[in-house]
Amino acid sequence: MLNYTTSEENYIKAIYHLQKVDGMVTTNELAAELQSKPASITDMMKKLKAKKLLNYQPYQGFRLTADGTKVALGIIRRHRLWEFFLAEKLKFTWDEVHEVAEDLEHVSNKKLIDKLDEYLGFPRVDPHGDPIPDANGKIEISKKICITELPVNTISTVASVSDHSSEILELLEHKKIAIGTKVEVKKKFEFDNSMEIKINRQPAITISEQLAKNIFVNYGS
Amino acid sequence: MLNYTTSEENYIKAIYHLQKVDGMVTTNELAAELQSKPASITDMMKKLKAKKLLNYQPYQGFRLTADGTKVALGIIRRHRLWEFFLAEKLKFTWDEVHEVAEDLEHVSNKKLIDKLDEYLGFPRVDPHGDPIPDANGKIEISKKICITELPVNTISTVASVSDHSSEILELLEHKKIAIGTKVEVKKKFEFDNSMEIKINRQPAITISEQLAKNIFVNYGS
DNA sequence: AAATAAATTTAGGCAAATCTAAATTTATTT
DNA sequence: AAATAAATTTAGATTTGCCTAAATTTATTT
Repeated sequence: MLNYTTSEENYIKAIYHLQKVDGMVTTNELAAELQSKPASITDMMKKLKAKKLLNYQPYQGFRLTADGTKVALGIIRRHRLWEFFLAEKLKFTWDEVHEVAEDLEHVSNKKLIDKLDEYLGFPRVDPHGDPIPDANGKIEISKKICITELPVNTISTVASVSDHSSEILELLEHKKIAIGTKVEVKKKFEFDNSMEIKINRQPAITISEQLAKNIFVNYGS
Repeated sequence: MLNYTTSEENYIKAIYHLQKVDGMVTTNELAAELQSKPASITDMMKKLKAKKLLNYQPYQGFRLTADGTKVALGIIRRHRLWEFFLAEKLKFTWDEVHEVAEDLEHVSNKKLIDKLDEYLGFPRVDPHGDPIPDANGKIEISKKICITELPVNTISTVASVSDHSSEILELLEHKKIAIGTKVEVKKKFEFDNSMEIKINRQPAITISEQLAKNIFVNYGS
C-alpha cells in the first residue's frame, strides 16, 4: 500500500463519509465539509484521479474507486482504533477522542496499527458505536439492537421504532426522539427496567421499559 | 505553547542532539544529520531564529535558546514515551521502536502525552536507556553505572573506563570498545562473572569480570 | 600574507497545498 | 429557448520546504 499525505487522506476520508449519504459527492459539498474553497477541491480531485483513487469527470461530481475505498477504510480503521485506545486505556471521555484521533490516524504504519488492534482485543466498534474495519478493510454492516441492549455510555443513533401507533409517536415527539437522533444510555434501573438516556447530548431523561423495548439503535453504524 | 511543523520539530530535535556533543552546531553537521543540503539548513535557521528558538549569527553556527530547548525536550518526551509504549505494551523489539516513534512524536497534544505518561506509570527511561523528560521538561542527568549493573537487553553507551593502563587500552581497542560505543548486555554468567555483550550491534562477544568492572556506562544518557 | 580550500549563504527555481478572482459550464427561471 | 443564477473550473499568486548553482565568507596552506 502506498503512502498518502495528511491532506490527501483528509480528502479521501471526507469523500467516503459524504458518499454514504448521496451516491455522488459534489465540489461544494466537499468544500463545506473540509472548510476549504471549491477551487482547492478541484485541484485535489485531479490529483486523486491521477492516482486512480477517484472517478471524476469535470462538472460531474466524484466518488471513490475500489482502491480509494480501501484507502479510506484504512484511515477509518486507524482513527477508530485510536479512539478506542484513548477512551479505554487513557480514560478520555467520548467527546474528547475524535480530535486527538484526527492527528493519530495519519501515522500509517501497518505493524503499529495491527499490534494496537491486537493489544486492544480486536474491538468491533469505537466509543461512538461506529464499526472498526479489520486488517483487511472489512467493515461490519450496521446491526440494529434494542436500546435496552446498548451498553451504558455508548453513543448510538436511533435506527427504527417497532410500534407505529399514534400514541408512541406522540410520546417520541414529546421526548424529541426521532430516527437518526443521537442517544446515549446513562443508567438502567433493575426495579422497573426504566432507563435514563441522553438525547442529542441534552440532560438525561427517563424512558419506561415499554418505550425502550420499541426503540432500536444502530450498533456499528 | 505554540505548535511547530513536523519539519521544524525535526530540525529542533537534531540541533538538541548535536549540541550535547559540541556546544555550537554547524550548518554542515546539521545537513549531514538530517540528510539534507546546507542551503536548506540556512533557510530553516532563519525561520527558527525569527521564532526565537535559536541563537544564530551568519557563518557562526547556532544553538538553541532556552525556549528552543524547551520545545526540544517536549519532542523528546513524546518520542521516548511512545517508544516505551511500543516496547512495553505492543511488544515491539527495541530496534523497531525508534522509526515508529519518529512519526508519533509529532502529534503534540499535551493532554494525550500526559495521560499516556500516567498510563505507562511515569517511566524514567526509554527502551534504549535514555531518560524521558517529565511534563515540565525536566530531564534526569545521565547517571553512570558499572556495566555489571546494566540490565540485560538494555542499550547504553560507554561513558568511561576507570583503569587507564596501556594493558586495558590494548584490550579495549582489540574488542572495539571506546567511549561513546553502544553496548548491550546479553548474558551474565554467575560462575566467573563474565558476560556476553554486543558492541555496536555486532555479534556478541565475551568480556571477563576484571574488564567489566572497569567499564562504566550511561544509564539515562 | 597571498593563494587555495572549505564552509556557508544568497539567488533563483520547483512542487505541494492553499487562496482569490475571472471564466466556463450546468441548472433553473421566466 | 433565452436569460439568469448557481456550481465548477481555470488562471495566477502565495507560503512552506526543499533543491542547485553561484557568490561570499572563513579557515588553512604554502
